[in-house]
Amino acid sequence: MGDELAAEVSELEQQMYSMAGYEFNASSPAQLSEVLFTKLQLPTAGIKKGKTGYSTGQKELDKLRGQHPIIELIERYRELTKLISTYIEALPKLMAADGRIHTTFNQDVTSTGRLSSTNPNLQNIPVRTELGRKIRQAFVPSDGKVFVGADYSQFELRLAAVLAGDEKLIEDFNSDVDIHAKTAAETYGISIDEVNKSQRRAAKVINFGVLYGMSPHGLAAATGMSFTEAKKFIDHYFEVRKPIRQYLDKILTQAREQGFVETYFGRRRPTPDVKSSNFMVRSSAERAAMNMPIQGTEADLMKLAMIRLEDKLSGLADAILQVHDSILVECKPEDVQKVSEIMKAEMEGVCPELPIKLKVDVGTGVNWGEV
DNA sequence: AAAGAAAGCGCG
DNA sequence: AAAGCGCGCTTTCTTT
Repeated sequence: MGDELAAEVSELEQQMYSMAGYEFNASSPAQLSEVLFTKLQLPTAGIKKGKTGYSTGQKELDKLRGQHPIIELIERYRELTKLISTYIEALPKLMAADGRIHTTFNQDVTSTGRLSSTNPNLQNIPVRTELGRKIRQAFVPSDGKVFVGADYSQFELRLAAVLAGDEKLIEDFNSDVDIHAKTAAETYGISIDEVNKSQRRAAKVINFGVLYGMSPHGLAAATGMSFTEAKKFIDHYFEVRKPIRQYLDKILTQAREQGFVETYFGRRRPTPDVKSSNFMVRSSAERAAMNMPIQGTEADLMKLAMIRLEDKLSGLADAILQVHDSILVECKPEDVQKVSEIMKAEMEGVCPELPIKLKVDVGTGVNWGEV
């Protein structure tokens, strides 16, 4: 893969150089910015400026697509070089004496209670693009074993529904409806089968973003709506999901009055900056405070599930990875059914007192991409 | 030469 | 003026 992709990178470089009229380092944001906005004179209206100049990040390239053919080349170049340097070249070097790659899970790094993974980070192995999934396919179990992966479906949103006590939202989850479509339908005031793709996409962005204080500006940037449309959409959303609004307000009050927020199980994160006189610092602290109970409760539940599984799967399967809402193990092919059932049962039943049904999807494969 | 900032982007 | 949260790694470029 590395050789094939390197060849394509070379071709892309040559094409970019000829469009620019000179050779430059396309991996240098400074040089690339010079090419786009000075040499090629692309419009800078609406392009974000950083400390050093105009940004060339993906969000800005989106705004320039169609303006010049070089944009698509840059995007492809970025995708390829990212995958080559971070994964294809790096991972084989980290193979240990036993022929495998071992990450280190840190338990005291994150502010929400999640694990983090370093050296290498195995919690950010590609999966979202076709090419990315090919890298994931390179991860295989030991000889004769297969992978079984189990992940919580809509984990974050389900916990938000619980913590906010949003009965309607809980009911939707318990009856297995397409939650993004349902949110779109209610927000636009239409029926669920009238929801089109772009409406569903907007609702999905909102479902994840607005929970943590995404602004009309942010929603507009993420969806292509106008600022006014985005503002209206958010207002409607909180009309429909009143308990969510009240819950977020309650968390902010708690952060200000008690100086901390906490998970469902009572694990705390201090929130001193919600009293900052600096708007940016304060706003950022408020968003973090709104997020922590949800993300932190997810983390707590995952750890509980991992502890239970360690026992239940003992002698039957070996733990491989945890990626925030998913667990990957390996086992003998003949044990797949049993292992799958145990994982699903333990994870879904990790905390029966929760007033919501947790849903876990289980998959199997001879490589990680297949799971 | 080493350390650090900035930009960018992979994942949940 | 700036406007989802949580991470870690690579490259470039500057500072020490």
